Amino acid sequence: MNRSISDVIEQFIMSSLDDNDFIELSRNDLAKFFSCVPSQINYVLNTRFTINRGFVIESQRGGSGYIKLTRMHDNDSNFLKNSLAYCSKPMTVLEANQLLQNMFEKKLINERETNLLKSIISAKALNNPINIDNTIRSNIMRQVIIELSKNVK
Amino acid sequence: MNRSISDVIEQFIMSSLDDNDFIELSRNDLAKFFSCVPSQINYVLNTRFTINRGFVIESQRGGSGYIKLTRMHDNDSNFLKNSLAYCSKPMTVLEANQLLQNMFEKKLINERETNLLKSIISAKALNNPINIDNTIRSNIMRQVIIELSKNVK
DNA sequence: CTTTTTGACTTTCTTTGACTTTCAATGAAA
DNA sequence: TTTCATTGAAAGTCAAAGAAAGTCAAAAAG
Repeated sequence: MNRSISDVIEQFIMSSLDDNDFIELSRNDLAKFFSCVPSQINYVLNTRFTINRGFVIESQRGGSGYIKLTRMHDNDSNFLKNSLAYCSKPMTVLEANQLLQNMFEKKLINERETNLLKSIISAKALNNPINIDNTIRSNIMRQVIIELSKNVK
Repeated sequence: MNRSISDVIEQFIMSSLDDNDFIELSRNDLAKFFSCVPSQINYVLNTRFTINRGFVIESQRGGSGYIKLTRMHDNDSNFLKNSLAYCSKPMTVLEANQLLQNMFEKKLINERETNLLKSIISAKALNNPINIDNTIRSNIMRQVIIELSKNVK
């Protein structure tokens, strides 16, 4: 049931994602195609293709800019979605380490990556003049999850 | 992905550097070849082949002028040592990105890791309520380098 | 009241071109 | 033969124009 133009655009984008794990959109072309203002595309993207629904958006402005939309796959998408929620509050080193360990066991990251990330989110690393606090830590973890989501297939 | 003419030119130059440690370009010829204005070559050089990414540009004007582009490489531990020093002050997103790009080109990190780390140190990531400031950023980068150093002899 | 639509304004990146600087080669003058 | 000014062929600079995408809030619709 397509009530609004936003719904129609959502449908269109959704079906473009049927065949591919990601697509590249031109905001202006899309807007022209649907006879709407460009910012309507942002609206659709922001309200329908959210990270919580398993989508990741990347874009570039300027000449030959683009919007790249990636869909996460289900198993991992769920896990990542939950992890993302888990990262919505400040996290201790311990919590973050456990989450990373979890990711490792689910083979979302390999050993080297696990070490790298643990090292990053560890507060008390050698000689570091400034600690990473729990808020920043969950911030970083969220970022990691979002990035990993792009690769999940 | 080659979206703009700048990207195409970057690609072209990059692959010319695959076999050689340096190349000599003719700005005008290149521009003619890609049907663009000569200063576009400068643009590509200035935005993509920066010192931070490990390139050195020398040139000569006038009759029989040229542009010589050299890719630096010192050994990995040296590079990491210098990078560590480079990370002693607060870093902008741009600086950190360039350093990561450099690490990638030196094969110290792979593409996936590069993206992961870029994503972590990027301030403006989607929905992030809190920015990572330049001090934290250099802190993180230092940590990354320290971790990588463990794998390098 | 909530969701959608619209548009003015902003930011970012790329492309273009007019103008400037530098250098090697040339050739005339000493 | 040496010197030096001229000239044309590069490359450099910088700012304006162009081409996207992003933001935000007001207006409209439901």
